[in-house]
Amino acid sequence: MTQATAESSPTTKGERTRRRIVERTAPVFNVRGYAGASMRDLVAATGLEKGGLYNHFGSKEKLALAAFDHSVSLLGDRLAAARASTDDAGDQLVAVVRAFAQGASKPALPGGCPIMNTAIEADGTNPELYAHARDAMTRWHRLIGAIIKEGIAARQLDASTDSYEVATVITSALEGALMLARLYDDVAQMDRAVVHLVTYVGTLRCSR
Amino acid sequence: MTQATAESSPTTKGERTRRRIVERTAPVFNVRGYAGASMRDLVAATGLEKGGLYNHFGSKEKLALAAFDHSVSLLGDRLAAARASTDDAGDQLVAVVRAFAQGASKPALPGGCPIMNTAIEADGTNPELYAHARDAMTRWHRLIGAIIKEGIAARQLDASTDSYEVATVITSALEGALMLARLYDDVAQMDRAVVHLVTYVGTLRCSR
Amino acid sequence: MTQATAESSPTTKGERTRRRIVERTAPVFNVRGYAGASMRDLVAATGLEKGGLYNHFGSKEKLALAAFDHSVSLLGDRLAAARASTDDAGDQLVAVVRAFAQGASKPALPGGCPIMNTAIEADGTNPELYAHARDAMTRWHRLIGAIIKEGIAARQLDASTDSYEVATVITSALEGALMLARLYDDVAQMDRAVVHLVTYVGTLRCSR
Amino acid sequence: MTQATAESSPTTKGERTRRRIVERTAPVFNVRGYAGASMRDLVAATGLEKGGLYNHFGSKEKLALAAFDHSVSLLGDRLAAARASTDDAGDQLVAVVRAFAQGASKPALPGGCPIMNTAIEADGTNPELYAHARDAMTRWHRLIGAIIKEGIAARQLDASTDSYEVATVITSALEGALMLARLYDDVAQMDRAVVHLVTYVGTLRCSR
DNA sequence: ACCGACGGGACCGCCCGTTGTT
DNA sequence: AACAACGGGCGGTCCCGTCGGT
Repeated sequence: MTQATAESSPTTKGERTRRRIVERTAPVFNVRGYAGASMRDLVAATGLEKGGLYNHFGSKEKLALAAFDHSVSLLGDRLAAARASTDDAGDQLVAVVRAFAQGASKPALPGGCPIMNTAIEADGTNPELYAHARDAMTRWHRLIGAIIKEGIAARQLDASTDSYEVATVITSALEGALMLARLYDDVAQMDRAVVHLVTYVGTLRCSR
Repeated sequence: MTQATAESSPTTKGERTRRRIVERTAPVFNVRGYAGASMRDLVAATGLEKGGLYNHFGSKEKLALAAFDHSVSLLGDRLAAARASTDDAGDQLVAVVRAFAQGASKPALPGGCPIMNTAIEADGTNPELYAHARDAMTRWHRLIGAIIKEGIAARQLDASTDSYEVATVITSALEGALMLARLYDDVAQMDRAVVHLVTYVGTLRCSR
Repeated sequence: MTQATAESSPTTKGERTRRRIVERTAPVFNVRGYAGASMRDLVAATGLEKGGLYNHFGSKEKLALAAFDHSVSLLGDRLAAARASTDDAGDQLVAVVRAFAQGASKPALPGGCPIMNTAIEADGTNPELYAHARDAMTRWHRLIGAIIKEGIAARQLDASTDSYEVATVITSALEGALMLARLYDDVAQMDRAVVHLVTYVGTLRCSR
Repeated sequence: MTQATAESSPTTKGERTRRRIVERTAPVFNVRGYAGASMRDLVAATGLEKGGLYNHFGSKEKLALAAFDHSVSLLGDRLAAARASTDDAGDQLVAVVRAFAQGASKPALPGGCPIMNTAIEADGTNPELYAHARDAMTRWHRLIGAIIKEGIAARQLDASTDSYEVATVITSALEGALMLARLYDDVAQMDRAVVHLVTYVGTLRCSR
């Protein structure tokens, strides 16, 4: 969620090309899937030829992993920024929920949530990619856990709040709702989930 | 959700073979995805040769559609049976939630929920399959809507209950939670979602 | 040219079915070629199923031969009728030329001349069919030879007329012109050839 | 007929391979037909693997078109050279006739005339190839037309000579005769047609 | 006699990855 | 370091012919 925020510094020529490849292929992978994206698609998206891609990444698999991590970092940045927008833990949870929900109407990346897409596609077929998806989801759960821990310490959230439960409820509802919103091409599916989650977060606040 | 419950009667030889093909290929499609399942896989699963499959279904696409509908009917039967187990609308909702949640520990079909799998994979790449997924989800939403409508009429549920909201909340949370439970290979992810939804359903009951 | 004119008599049920199959498949073979016509096409053209076709003809090859002979007999009937329309040998040649030329505007069979089609397609790939085409062409050459022989005897044609040359000139020009007329979808190509051949036949007449 | 005479210059490796593919596959296509030639045949003829062919020509269809154009250019070169052998228009026509007729005994390409073969096979089944055949025939007709036009201007041919008629008569007789010569494996069929056409050309000369 | 399920094989297209070339 | 040629191989489709069933 936070690891790849600072991709910068030395910027050799090779490094810049590598960055460009990742940025251009990430949406292709996210839309077509990591098996459905053909080398031809990736070549078309990057402008480079196949040899160029293989020079930077040794295999389609490694490129897919890099592209996935990049996609996830986009999402992570969004969520981290949302959290930073306020000091109250409850408000932070709401902000994170809303930040993710924004993906239904203004996607940071075409094709939906890369974590869910990968969790579904790679399940049982691509252990390495699946592990990356798991790690990405874990970082998200930890973000929520951190908010709750600090919120309890600051007496903003009820001391009995179970951070595991909250993480599960929020992430499952949001991922499911994003799928529904895309399936019906209807943001209302996401809006209802957000309303529900905001109410739910309200029940966790201390000063109730 | 309910359409395909009564597949029976004439049972010619071809009809029986066709049924067998669908039953045997449905899990393959659900695990490997509708693109990831190769004709070779399907041949291995059915025992027939490629020519045989081709005679019953003119293309892999048509077979995939039939297999998807079959998979969904398995799920639909489970949910319908859960609803039939009680008369109280709130209890019916809880039973439906629990029936779906059972898919995390005792799957009716390997590979997770076929609707979600298809909604994710077919999004943007296979309109026809995507439409089937949409229809299947709509039948599920209608099942919930019917329970709520009758529940309101029977004064079991609060008259202000918004069936669209309930359908979105229940299906999104369950689909998301199933994904999490599979991602972490941990039923607890599903259990937490169920606890949450049972509480949520409680808030809808009339006699509150 | 004359062999298959009298396909009639006993007319058992099987015989009638067989006749129907040949009549319905002949155009398909002539248009698509004897390799390009698939069993599916033939099934569609006849209304029977594959088993039915294989009951009457042991193989696609044998059916193709029967269909070819039928197509050729249609052409042969046309030419024989043209010859019968007059007693003068020169007029008979002209009539035969015009009868064949009619195939450019009012084909007895879709797809052009079956002899030429088969001579081109089967050349080097299907010796049996090729032999049938050769036989059919030979019958046509013999028809011309017979006309010339009788014409010389009746002092209608110059005694020095070389029937081999005439047969070659007439059949080659007509087959080539039919190909051109079809290639350009323009009957004028055939008309010019006919004009030329009529003039040519004029040079053979005795009373010049 | 004349377009492809100067294929030369840059000659990259790919260009040379491409040229080799065309030269090696052209006879295969001409003998087996454009549908009857399988990728396996083409692979065997070229020495490359399927992937290699696919990289140079995106499909069998495109390769067939290139091979056809190459085959036609061989024929066109032969005819153009024949024309260049003399200045008199009548002699040019005779030379062109003899050059084509040579194809019966000393074929530039196995399998007969590619234009006729394609005109027959592609008729009604392959519009693009059919169009190429039409274009090739048109170039041949134009060659004859040009000879006649210049012959009239030079008072070598009768001013009333109809170039359309001459083109039709010559090409139809030659194509038909080539088919006959192959069908009977007998050059005499072609020789008779040539004799006839030489006489015919004689009737067009001015100083008669 | 006719149908239709079925086998196995061949078709063309396209895949990913490597290897030589510039 | 980028390209383009190339190799095998697997993808789904469709083929023809047979054989069991009605």
